[in-house]
Amino acid sequence: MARTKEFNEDQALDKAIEIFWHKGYNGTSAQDLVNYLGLSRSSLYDTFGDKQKLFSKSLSRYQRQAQDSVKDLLEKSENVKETLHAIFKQAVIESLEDRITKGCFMVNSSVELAMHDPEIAKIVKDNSQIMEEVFTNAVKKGQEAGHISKQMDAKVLARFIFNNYSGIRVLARTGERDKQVYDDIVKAVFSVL
Amino acid sequence: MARTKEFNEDQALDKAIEIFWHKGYNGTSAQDLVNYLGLSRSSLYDTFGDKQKLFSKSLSRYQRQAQDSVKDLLEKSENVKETLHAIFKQAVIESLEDRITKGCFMVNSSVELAMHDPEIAKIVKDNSQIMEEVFTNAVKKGQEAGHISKQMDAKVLARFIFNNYSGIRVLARTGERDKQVYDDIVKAVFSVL
DNA sequence: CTAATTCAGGAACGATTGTTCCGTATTTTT
DNA sequence: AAAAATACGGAACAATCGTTCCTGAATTAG
Repeated sequence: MARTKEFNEDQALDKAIEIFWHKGYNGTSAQDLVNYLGLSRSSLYDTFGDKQKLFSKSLSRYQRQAQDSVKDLLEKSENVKETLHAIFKQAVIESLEDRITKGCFMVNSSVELAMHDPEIAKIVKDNSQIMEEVFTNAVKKGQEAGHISKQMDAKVLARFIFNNYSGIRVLARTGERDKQVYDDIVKAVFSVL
Repeated sequence: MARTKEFNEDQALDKAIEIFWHKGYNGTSAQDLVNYLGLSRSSLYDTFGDKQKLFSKSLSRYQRQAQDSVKDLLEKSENVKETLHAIFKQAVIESLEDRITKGCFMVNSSVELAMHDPEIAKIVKDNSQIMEEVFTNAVKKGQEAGHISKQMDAKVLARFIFNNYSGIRVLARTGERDKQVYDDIVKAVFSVL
């Protein structure tokens, strides 16, 4: 009955993730979105509602993607400790190679918006909870397989791991480019496991 | 030869720290500043230049205060490990009791501005470097006194400590109010020392 | 007391903000 | 082919942004 969209909604969302990630919510103007997503103001507002809804959708999509990736890796893993190490190494590589350092979209959004926007706060909180679960299950598996020390409770270690992951992403956002700094942190973290 | 200021410049700066800390740079409008600092637009601009300069001054002042406090505690300390523990405990208490959770002004500013504003980036970088030195010296002292394990290099541990400090401040900013989460992280961190 | 100086308050600036609306083009269904 | 429906591009909106400027009051030096 009607004309078809000339753009792919998910592709537009991926673009939105990129620019929000890079510039933050308040730092990204409607004009920025029009320019970067490559679609008109009307299409943008017709499709996504307003800026806040677009941001919220972007963050949710990012969350899903990031979470699935880590979850898959850990659930399929034969040696959880090694897989966790690989995940951290990957975060370090991304932190260093990103010419425009973006940190972690979730961490950035937490800091900028969580306390002012309940909807964002919920996404962040859900993410923390899910990541805690994923890490806790992974650590349990590693402990049972004898790869990870049983000296500490799995949940304690999960929270510890998540905390250092956040810290590393903040470090990336500050523009730190010395690999040794990241490697030192990872080394100390994995001395606990 | 002229009229004296009716406000105290440092007191105004402390007010600026509070509101920038709470709302961020982009989230704080000139009107917010006028309302919260309690002085007129003209006085504000005559005294501090523009918004960016005011922010920069605020962050520098905060940095100096925070740094001096930690530095003093550690240099005067007889048992560095205990003092570090106390510093972390204090961060946890602040994270929980703050009715409006603000996290850490330095961390928030890093995430929001470091990659877009060279002047802020410099303040953040200087802070990181100084904190790394302070923590490194503290750890060395602790190692020599036999309070801290010598298994790892002092600099490695310093970076690790700083990373977890950042992480905890991010956690606070997300609104986490479960003390157990913070305690678990601190427990795991100090198992390394 | 007078002159010089700097203060505070607020009106006003242009620029940019997020958002809406309208006319036109395009596509699908009847 | 006609009609209905939606996407598109861009003009236009009011509101707010950071900033400047003007006015008169207040204070100090001579």
